[in-house]
Amino acid sequence: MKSILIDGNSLIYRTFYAIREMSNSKGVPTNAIYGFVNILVKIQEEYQPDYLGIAFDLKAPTFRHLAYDDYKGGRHKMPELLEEQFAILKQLLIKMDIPILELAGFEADDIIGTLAMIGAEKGYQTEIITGDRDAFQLVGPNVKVLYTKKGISQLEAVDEAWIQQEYGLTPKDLIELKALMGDKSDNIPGIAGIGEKTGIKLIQKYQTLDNLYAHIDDEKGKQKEKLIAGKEAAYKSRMLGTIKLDVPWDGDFKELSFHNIFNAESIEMLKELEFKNILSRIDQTDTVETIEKAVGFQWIKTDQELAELLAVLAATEEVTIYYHQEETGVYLAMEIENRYYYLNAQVVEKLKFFEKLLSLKNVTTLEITSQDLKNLIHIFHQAGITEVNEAFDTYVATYLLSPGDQRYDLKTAAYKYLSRTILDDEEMFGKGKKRVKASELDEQLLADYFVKNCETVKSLKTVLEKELDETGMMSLFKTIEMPLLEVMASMEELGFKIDRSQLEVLSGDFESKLKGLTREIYELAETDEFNINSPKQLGEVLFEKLKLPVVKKTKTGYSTNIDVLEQLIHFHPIVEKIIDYRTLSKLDSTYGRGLMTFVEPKTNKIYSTFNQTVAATGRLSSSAPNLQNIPVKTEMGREIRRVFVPSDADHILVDADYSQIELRVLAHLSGDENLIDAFKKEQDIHTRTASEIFGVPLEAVSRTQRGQAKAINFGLIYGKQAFSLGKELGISRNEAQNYIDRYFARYPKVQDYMGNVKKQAKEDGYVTSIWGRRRYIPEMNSRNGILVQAGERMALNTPIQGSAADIIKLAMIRVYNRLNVEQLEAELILQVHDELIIDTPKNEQEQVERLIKEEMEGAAQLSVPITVDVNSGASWYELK
DNA sequence: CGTCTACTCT
DNA sequence: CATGAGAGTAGACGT
Repeated sequence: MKSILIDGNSLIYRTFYAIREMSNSKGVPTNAIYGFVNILVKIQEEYQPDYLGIAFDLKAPTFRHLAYDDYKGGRHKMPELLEEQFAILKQLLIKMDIPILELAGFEADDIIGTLAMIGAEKGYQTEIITGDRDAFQLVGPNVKVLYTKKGISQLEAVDEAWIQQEYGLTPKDLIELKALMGDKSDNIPGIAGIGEKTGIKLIQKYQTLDNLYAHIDDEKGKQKEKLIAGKEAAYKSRMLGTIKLDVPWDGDFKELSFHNIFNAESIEMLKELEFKNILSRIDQTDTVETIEKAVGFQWIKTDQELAELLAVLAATEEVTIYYHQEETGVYLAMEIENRYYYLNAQVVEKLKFFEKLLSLKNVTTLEITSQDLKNLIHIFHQAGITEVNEAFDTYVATYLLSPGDQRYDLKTAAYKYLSRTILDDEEMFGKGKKRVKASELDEQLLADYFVKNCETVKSLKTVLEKELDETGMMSLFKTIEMPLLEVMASMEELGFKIDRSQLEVLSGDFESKLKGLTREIYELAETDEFNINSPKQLGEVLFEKLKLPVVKKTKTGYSTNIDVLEQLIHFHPIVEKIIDYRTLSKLDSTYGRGLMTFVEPKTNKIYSTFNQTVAATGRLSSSAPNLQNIPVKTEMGREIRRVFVPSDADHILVDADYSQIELRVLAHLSGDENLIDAFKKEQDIHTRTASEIFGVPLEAVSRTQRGQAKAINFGLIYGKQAFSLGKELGISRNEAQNYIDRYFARYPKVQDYMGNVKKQAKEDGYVTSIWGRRRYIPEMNSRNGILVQAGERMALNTPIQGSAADIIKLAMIRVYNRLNVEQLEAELILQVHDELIIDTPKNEQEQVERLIKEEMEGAAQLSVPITVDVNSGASWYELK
């Protein structure tokens, strides 16, 4: 057995002086605690003792003080910065459930000495962590001291051999030595005029004080006089400097049993202290299972048990579900009225759980809480349950509360909001090649896992609800984000019909053109074949072989992006071919061959995934494949849109897009009368802007002027600066600044608004959309000016982009519901930020065109009108 | 398997 | 000092 005893006072002094000042964001000093905790982490990770105890001195006087008034006299008072941390450390140790050893009348040393002796008798190996050399006297066959050397970065292992080498003495000799030489720090006098060197010599010769004075006549001269004069002081010093080995400790080593120091409470406190380093380390060690509350549950295995569960479900309004879907089926843990139930995939299948659920009369009104409800909706839909009451998705709620985070999975959320470390599916089942099926794992383990995670979802909901209320986002969550789940699930399930043969033709066309271009490029380069797709190889050909001027470099070599190539176009005919090659290569790899791999052969449809928890501004994103970036700008790219067709010959695509939604939002947010006026009169906004800043009548605005105004309008939304605006327009930075100044002169409230947003972002640390969607921007208070500027641009753009996202999300819900209410067959199948596409039976076209315009335009009431343009056609290409 | 570069959209 | 917001994907390349 191994035990570790720590001299808490000594260690915290050491860490306090060894680590530079630090504090958390609330100004609480933390350096000493930080160092202390680091050592505890090291103990847990490396030493893994069976017992651990930390001893502290009490303020009350000890037997030494009673014997000697000046004991430890002359010591400075504990610095305030340390005193504050001392108290916090003790609280932390209590939360870590580490025994704090204190005893009135004794010092930490004495407690440690006594415990070390008790341990030694039991045959334990004991290690004492301290920065006080006094403890060396305790060293023995079973006792070592880990001495904090060089601050705290190293622990020197001090054993008998080490002491012999360092002093030429045994550990016990050190007591006698100290009696002679004293200890300045404890104000132990020793004998005046005897220091370390003489002391060591004397002890080597006589071993003990008694022996020394028995042979005092062997000494002579001044030294003898000093020894005789100091006899009383020496014995007193020995008493003071001898660590007691028999303090009255009535405890048991069992109380010192070491266990994981990271539990919900201690982790919470580490978070408050903002020890991110330490928290990330323990996160990775992943040894922690902190759900201490054992969750009892009922394992549903028989028809009878399932019938009972269904009866419970029929009598409730709320249910929390943790689910896991794989090829073999769906595993479920459920919480109903604080009782837990578990069904494995085999039971779900065999007992026909979902079929029975379908016939439950309250199935459509059950308020369901889960992590990732959109996928659960898919599962329900597959089972024929078409109406689902999505009450609370912990995944979306977690995203909403802090949409700039990287991940919102249950593990991350449980850690952040509950200070719990749980297992997630990835850890439970592995990923990639190592993925295993649930049925391959231990049944009991599996059941336990599902129930625990279900309990976590339930607990998480309580915390997230409170947070949503406190941040004013509950209404956004309830009226937009939750109802939207079903709309997105529906879009995912419906998919977008593809004209496969046309896509094949298109892709073949791209590929044959690419072949020709490849040959031409090799000829023009006068080279052997090289990989044109490799920026590295292309750079070598352009800038080394053909010696074209280097325009720009990347971190790793020559830049060959489109800006660079366009500047080189007149230097060599190869450049134009490369631009064409790039364009075609992108079109084929991503949209030709690329899309082909996503076409489901059975239905000839593409099924994209829509993600609600990715974009920090509140937008949706689309992936696998991304249908929100299908080419449109160039004619060749736009051809791709011909393959996106209605679901059958009796259908037509109806498309509706918001006109200038972001600038309208800006007009609303800023309240600028001039900008509002432009929209109220439904003028062409870029022409109007040009008229304002160039001081010409609307009719006299030239194409160039309109183009420049358009660039300014868009630039504004993104916080663009004069430098790049000038670059874009091919004018000087000064001229560009002049345009921006004139813009703000004509739209003064836009300028005010932007100033206010930045100010607010700096003060609050976040910005909000019209519906209260919040985004934290920590960059605003960075010390790095570049980051602050980037933060300002986010602060400017997010309320605009975010409000536009709110509006179209509301519109999606309205359109979806209206189509249902009017019992139309038309279906919403795609959203592209400001655009909705509806697959519509031809006989519903007029009705749908009218309805979609109404619902989109009526989604929000701003201080400017919102207008929607509607188009219909036989392919996405025709919707312009 | 992760990072980099380049390119597509609103 | 860098210089336009928000996304996703393919291919190359290095580990």
